[in-house]
Amino acid sequence: MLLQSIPIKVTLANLKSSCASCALHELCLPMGLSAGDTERLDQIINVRHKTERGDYLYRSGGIFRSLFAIKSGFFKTFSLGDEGQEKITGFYMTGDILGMDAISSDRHHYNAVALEDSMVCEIPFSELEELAGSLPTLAHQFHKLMSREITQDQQHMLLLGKMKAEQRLAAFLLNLSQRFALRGFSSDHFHLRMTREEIGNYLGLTLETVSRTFARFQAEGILQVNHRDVTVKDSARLAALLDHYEPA
Amino acid sequence: MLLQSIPIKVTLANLKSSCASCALHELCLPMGLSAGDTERLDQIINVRHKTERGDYLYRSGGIFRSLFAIKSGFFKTFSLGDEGQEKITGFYMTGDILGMDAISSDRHHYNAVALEDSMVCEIPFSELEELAGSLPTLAHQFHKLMSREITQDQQHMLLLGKMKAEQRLAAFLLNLSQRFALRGFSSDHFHLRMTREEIGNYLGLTLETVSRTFARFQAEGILQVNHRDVTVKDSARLAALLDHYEPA
DNA sequence: CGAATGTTTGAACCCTTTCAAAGACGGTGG
DNA sequence: CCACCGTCTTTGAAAGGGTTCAAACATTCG
Repeated sequence: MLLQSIPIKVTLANLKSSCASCALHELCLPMGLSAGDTERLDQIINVRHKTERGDYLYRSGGIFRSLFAIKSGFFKTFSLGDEGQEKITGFYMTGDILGMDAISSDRHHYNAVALEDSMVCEIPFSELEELAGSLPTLAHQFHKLMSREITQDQQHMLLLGKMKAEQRLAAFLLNLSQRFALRGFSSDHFHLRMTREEIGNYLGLTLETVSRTFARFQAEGILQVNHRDVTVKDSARLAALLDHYEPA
Repeated sequence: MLLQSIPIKVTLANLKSSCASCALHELCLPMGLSAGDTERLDQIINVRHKTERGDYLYRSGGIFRSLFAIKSGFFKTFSLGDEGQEKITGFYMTGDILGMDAISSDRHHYNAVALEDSMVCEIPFSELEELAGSLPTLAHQFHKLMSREITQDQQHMLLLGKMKAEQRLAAFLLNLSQRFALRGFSSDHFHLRMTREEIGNYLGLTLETVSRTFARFQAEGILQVNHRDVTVKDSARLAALLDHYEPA
């Protein structure tokens, strides 16, 4: 497991707008920073946005100035082909950082849109780099977050390049489950924020195949599916579908 | 076998393998650094390895200490399933940096093996971070390189998730072609360092499909294929296969 | 030269896609 | 509050692109 933190429950009490009091402390950029250093980070995060479902955080081709940390909510990132076809590159939730692909060229290569009402912290990148220059712990944590994005993208390549539909959906659900658990939510009962089409798009399948695979999992007693509410009834069997894809 | 670290002092005698005189200056980590700063970077890159075809640079699960910059040669990175099935995550050539996925957990998640005799510069990561703390240009260039890896991985997801066999091979060949061109080699005639099986593995296809698609491209006059020597005879038509996948 | 590795080509099969139509849900406005 | 409409989902049947299995051929290297 990449993060070794104890699951954190997000409550109203700690939704105050500073890194120091943020529940995501241990998932996000401030991880490992002292109180004083967290305060310094706080000072460059001068904007905290409320975004509504459907709002764009950034668009492909737009100038890159800031990274965005998700304080609460759910996003998808995607590219658009020249005829409007969407290709989803990732789903991001509480504590995740968006926009790291844009550093290389000062422009965003993808779009990011909220799938539900969300709160995000805008982190001006040049100021982050400057601060990281004097806070080695911050620099290291930032490198770890970028590195984790690389690892996750490469794992997704494995999924797209080698797995059958059942395994793709199983891997997707287990991944979501683990990420929810890490954030203090139930790992075996959760609500999907995306449509079947978006799931299929992300997994390299059609929406029909996703729908049929959900139906099969339900028939086999692995899942209980009610529209977008999923209950994992037999996580062992779900995980067993991924045998042979575990790292050796 | 693991390569052993033997510090080498930078002297006039081996100046030819210093960053300052390296042809990859503009592709690699030193990009944008002053002569003096490049010298400082040079001093932490105390090992330059000669690796032979088949040598491992690192293995999945191994402790992460260093990044590796390819001075010359060609590598593949891959994961191994629990029954030995390989999944190739990338091909890397001159000027590319290997090992960035390992920063997040201090362990390598993938394997890296040379597909031809190569030369690599080993960059102790903790020293790189330390130096980057006092050289903002170096830090920024490093961030750009990590970011580029993310962008490229996500583009590969698009390929694996949406494209047909012909488009995958076309995208693969065009990508190789552009990378060779950037390094001063011919963009329309080059030698493949990998087998059909490795290409297929990387593209999410079987070796048979790769072979058949090469044959079709040749029959259509798009390519001239001789074993592993490829000549692009109609790059416009090759690129046209990727219409609709251009960023909007 | 012989064995191992890599490549080509053919034919049958299968998983997923594509096309189609009906059903369920949720939001909006009357 | 309910009817309506757009969006999303389910399910069926047919078609297709790629895989799988198989065999022959080429190439490389000890």
